[in-house]
This record gives sequence, C-alpha cells and structure tokens, in this order.
Amino acid sequence: MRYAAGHKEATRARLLSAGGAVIKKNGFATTGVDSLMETVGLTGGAFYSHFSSKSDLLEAILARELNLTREMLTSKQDLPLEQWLSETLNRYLSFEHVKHPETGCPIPALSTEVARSDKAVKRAYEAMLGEIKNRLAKRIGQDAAWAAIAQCVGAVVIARAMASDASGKKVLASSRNFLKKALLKNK
Amino acid sequence: MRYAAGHKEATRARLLSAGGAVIKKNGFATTGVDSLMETVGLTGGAFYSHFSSKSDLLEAILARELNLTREMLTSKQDLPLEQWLSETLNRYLSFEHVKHPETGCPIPALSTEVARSDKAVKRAYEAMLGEIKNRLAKRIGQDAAWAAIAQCVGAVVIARAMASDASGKKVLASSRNFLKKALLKNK
DNA sequence: GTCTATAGGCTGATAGAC
DNA sequence: GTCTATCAGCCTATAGAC
Repeated sequence: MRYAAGHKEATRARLLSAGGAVIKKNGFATTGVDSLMETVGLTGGAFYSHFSSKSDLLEAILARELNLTREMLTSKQDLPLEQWLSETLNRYLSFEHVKHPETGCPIPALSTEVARSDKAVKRAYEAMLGEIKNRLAKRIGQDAAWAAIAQCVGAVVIARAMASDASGKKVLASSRNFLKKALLKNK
Repeated sequence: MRYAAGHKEATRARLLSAGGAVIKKNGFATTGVDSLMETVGLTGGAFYSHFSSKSDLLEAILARELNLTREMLTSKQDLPLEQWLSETLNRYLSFEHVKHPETGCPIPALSTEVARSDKAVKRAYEAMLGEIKNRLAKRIGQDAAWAAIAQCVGAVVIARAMASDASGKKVLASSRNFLKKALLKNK
C-alpha cells in the first residue's frame, strides 16, 4: 500500500466534516460530487472508494452532525433548569446560527431534503432525533421536548428565508420569549 | 393572434398551480423547467414567454401559495378562540398534511430553498409571512403568532423526514398538545 | 487511495420556425 | 403562444491507469 495506514479513514473523516458544512450551506441535491471532493482536495472519481452513493454520504453526514447537535443540546445538563434552558435557547435561536448554517444544526438545513431521500437516510435521521428528544424529555417532558425541537427548527428555517435581518431577528426573539415562558410554566 | 384572448393568462395560471404542487412535492432546485412545463402539457422552450427565469417562477408561486395559506389560517376567524385554534391546529398539524406536501402549505416545503434564493424571492416570502403573522397576532398576540407559525412549520418539516409514520404522528401530536395548552394559558 | 477519462443524461436558457 | 433544435455546463457513476 502506497498510503499510510489510516489514510482512508482520515480522508473519510475530512469528507464528512467538510462535506457536512458545504451541504448545510448550499443544499445536498444542489451540491455535486466533484465540488464535495474539492473541499478535501481530491477529484470526483475518488468519491466512490469512500461511499457507495451520494445518498450513502448523506446518511453518514446526518449521523455525525446530529450527534454533534445532541452533544451541544445536552452539554449543560447539570445546570438548574431555568439557566440551562435560557443558555441553550439563546444559542440555538441566535442570529449567528441563522447566518451560519455551515457550522450550525443539520435539522433546519437538511430536513426537507431528508424527507425526499430514501428509507436508509430517513432511518438515520429518525434514530438520532429520537435520542435528542429523549435527552430533552428528561428535563422538560415528552410533549414539550418534541414541541421545543419543532419550534426551534421552524424558527431557524423561517428566519433564514427572510429578506431582512430585522424580520429574522423578530422571529427568533418571539420564539425565545414564548418557549421560555411556556416551558417554565408547564413544568 | 392564433390563440384566444386570455390564453396566455390561463396558461400562466395553470403553471402557477400545477408547478406549485410539483415543487412543493419534489423541491424547486431538483425540478427542471422541462418537467414543470410537462405538468401543463407544454414543452420546455415555451416557459420563457411566461417567466423571465426559473427564480421568477418561484417568486410568483410563493406569492400565490402563501396567499392560499393565509386564507386557510384565517378563514374561521369568527369562531371562539378555543374552537378556532383547535380546528386550525388540527388541520395544519395533521398527518394528511405531512403526507401530501403537494396540496399543503409552501412554508415547510420551500423555506429552505427560499433561504438560498435571490433577494426578490425572499422579499415576496417575507411580505406574505408578515401578513399571515399579523392576522394571527390579532387573536393570540405578536410573540405567540410567530412562535405558533414556527412550531407548526418545524413540526411538519420534521414529521416529513421521519422514516416511520408513528414517529411523525408523535411529533404532530406533541405540538398540537403543547400549542393548545400554551396559547390558551398565556392569553 | 487517488487519478483521469468517459458514459449517458440532466440542467437553464436562447434562437428562430410556424 | 408554442414549437423544435441547440448551447454549454452540470450531474452521478463507472473503468482502468498508476
């Protein structure tokens, strides 16, 4: 073998990381294999020694990215409820998050395309989302967990589609206010 | 002129209606001009006598579709709050809506692509969404209006990406429960 | 493990016939 | 107003050289 041991694994890891950023920003269907490979300094033909299809890549990227989201949402679980809630919501529902999909959560960026993908992709998505929900449910309950996820995702999706920054910020602020109030009251 | 007066307008109207259904189902970027024209029984070349670009079509479709959503959400404004809320939420957050994007609301189907479109498209989106929010705000208040829209959109987006029907239904039910409780309490 | 070359098919958009 | 023909460029995926 003319390449160091672990070379393939390293390339695959870079592909998941750099590729994930690109498709969160520009979309999965609209990003070609060639430009995906460019992000790791390789040419298109080499793609298929790492993944059997483009859809296979989406599945792997989703697993990785959703894992990161789960860690992020549950990293401060030892804080008191109100503080944990406030910090987590302020971070997820920030204008920074809206403006930078490439470093953000895959759910608002990729869900619509997951909905149009094959069963394997959807299964990866469903499994990870279920885990995220379970972790949140421990603190705020089952219904509230799904509702909070849905609302955060929807707010980011809508804020990103707005023409003006001001409108996007309004959507975020309303969702933050509403969720904090509702989640602390119903507890 | 070899075609009846109003023929062009009629073709354009059919294009907006049939095209809207197709792109809500299959996505805007992934649907070609040729297949868009097929839905109204014409060939690709004829597209450009109706719209100056594909993006121009998206703008027109959004205006039309969001107008329909607005009418739907506010059609039963004369009912008592609780009843209006319940009926509207049950309809928007239904499994039927999740399974049939082609006849459903454009916001969960197209927002992610609007976010990646040009300023004109985003302006059309922002203007119509603002109107929808204003109508809802009259009944439930400003923050709650944005929050409710965000949550409904997020729930449908997520439910559509789930592998199993059961998971999608859970997300919908949680959002329905949570929203009804929160909106009636905070009033 | 990555390369180049290639296949066959799709894209958005234009020109000119009818 | 719609047609066909055409452009250059992109797509996913494969074959075979190195």
